[in-house]
Amino acid sequence: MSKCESCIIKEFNSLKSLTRDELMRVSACKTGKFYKKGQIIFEEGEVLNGVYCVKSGVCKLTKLSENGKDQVVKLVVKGDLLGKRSLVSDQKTNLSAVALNDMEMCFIPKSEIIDDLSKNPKFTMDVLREMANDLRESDVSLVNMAQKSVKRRMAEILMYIHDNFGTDNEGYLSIVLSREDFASIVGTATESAIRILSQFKKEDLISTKGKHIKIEDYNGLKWIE
Amino acid sequence: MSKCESCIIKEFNSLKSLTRDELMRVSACKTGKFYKKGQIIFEEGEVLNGVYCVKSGVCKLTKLSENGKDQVVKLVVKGDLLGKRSLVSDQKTNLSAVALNDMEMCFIPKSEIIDDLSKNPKFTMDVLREMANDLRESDVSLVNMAQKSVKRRMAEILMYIHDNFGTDNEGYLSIVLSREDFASIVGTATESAIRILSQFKKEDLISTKGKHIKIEDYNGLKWIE
DNA sequence: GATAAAATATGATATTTGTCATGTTATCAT
DNA sequence: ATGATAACATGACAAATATCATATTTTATC
Repeated sequence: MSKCESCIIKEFNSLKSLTRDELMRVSACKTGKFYKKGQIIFEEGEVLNGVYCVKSGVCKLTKLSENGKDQVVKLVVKGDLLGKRSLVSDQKTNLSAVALNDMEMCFIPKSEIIDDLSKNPKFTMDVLREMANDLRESDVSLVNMAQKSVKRRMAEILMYIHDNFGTDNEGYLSIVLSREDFASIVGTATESAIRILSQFKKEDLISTKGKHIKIEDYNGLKWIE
Repeated sequence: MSKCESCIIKEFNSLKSLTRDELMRVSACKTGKFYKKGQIIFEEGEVLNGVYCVKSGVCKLTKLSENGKDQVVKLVVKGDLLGKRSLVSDQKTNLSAVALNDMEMCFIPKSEIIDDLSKNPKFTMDVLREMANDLRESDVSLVNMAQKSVKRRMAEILMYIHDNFGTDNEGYLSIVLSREDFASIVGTATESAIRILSQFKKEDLISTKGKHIKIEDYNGLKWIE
């Protein structure tokens, strides 16, 4: 396995604030893990004893609602750290993580990194900054969920995926989600998600090829109410 | 003004992890502030240069949605620190804070506390823990907003206020909110909020005296779908 | 205490969204 | 290839919620 020091992924997250020595130590104890599409990385209620660093692929963080439906809270991508909260708390996680693609990750045991939190202020500040950012994003999601229509939210998630994960060479969104996943992100019934995507197709805002979606009229999506 | 060291409020937040010396320094530079009901503490887009420590009263943190409506993101109470994010970022706040009661707060300039973040790991860990907790709560709110009915959310906010802020000696919720505030917490139209509260009243789940609300059947509220 | 303004209340109606039923298409393991 | 299974699609209807109109009550102000 390659060393953390030379891994470009570290530039995307707070690991960049670790010193060379700290990184070497982390590198020595990390475990490479691979997950296939659909595989569960961890589940709500488990106790995590480390953080996952995403090297490639995408996963969803979900939370089970009392009505039995899963709600996607966040999509996690290359460079993100998963399980940051386990560093500061021994509580069970409140979220599940499921791979949406084949994924490559590094697992870093909490015990190896917890010392750095108290000894390397630069690192700590960086973790703090990342959490503050997560919190800000979370506020935005809450307001969207509370104040926008399902159709609007669906348009926004399509644009979000387009902007943040890009497209393949034919212009199809490079993240492929089931209709159920879309429903679970947008917070609606699966049938409603299907209906809305069908409607977008009829209005030539998007086109589809199997599960692959291409945005045909980005501006049109923008103005959906 | 009293000293931070002897202020019981500090036990509720991360200030408790400051050393005696640090607390004395903070105490020396803090400013006491009073806000009247309805007064704006800060507004979305402002740059905060410190944290507020709530000594008494309640305020709402709101975010303006694109549709022009305010959404309440969190209710903030005695012991909470407001503006934690300003400590780790120079960005504008993404939230506004408005007093719901008369409030008493201490304002601590960022410059006086930022050093402690890098020098006192115990303090930093505590701030980290508080943020992790905010994040967890935020996930819960998101799922509630996405998956539960307006009626259910209304029932839950009533119980939440009852459990977290208590009642006066006649049994009325000690936090008094306008119907508009309720609507903005629950994420619905004001008329809908009014209608639902009226319905609760008809079903003898609550009773009201002016703007004051008393929960008459807590268990009934619990089972609202 | 009279008056204006704001908050609360309620009806009528339109729109959005959910649910159940059922059919079609795609996917996967053998 | 071929069933079996899951995913997708769509109609019909019900339920939830928003919107607009208009009273009524409360609160604030002079």
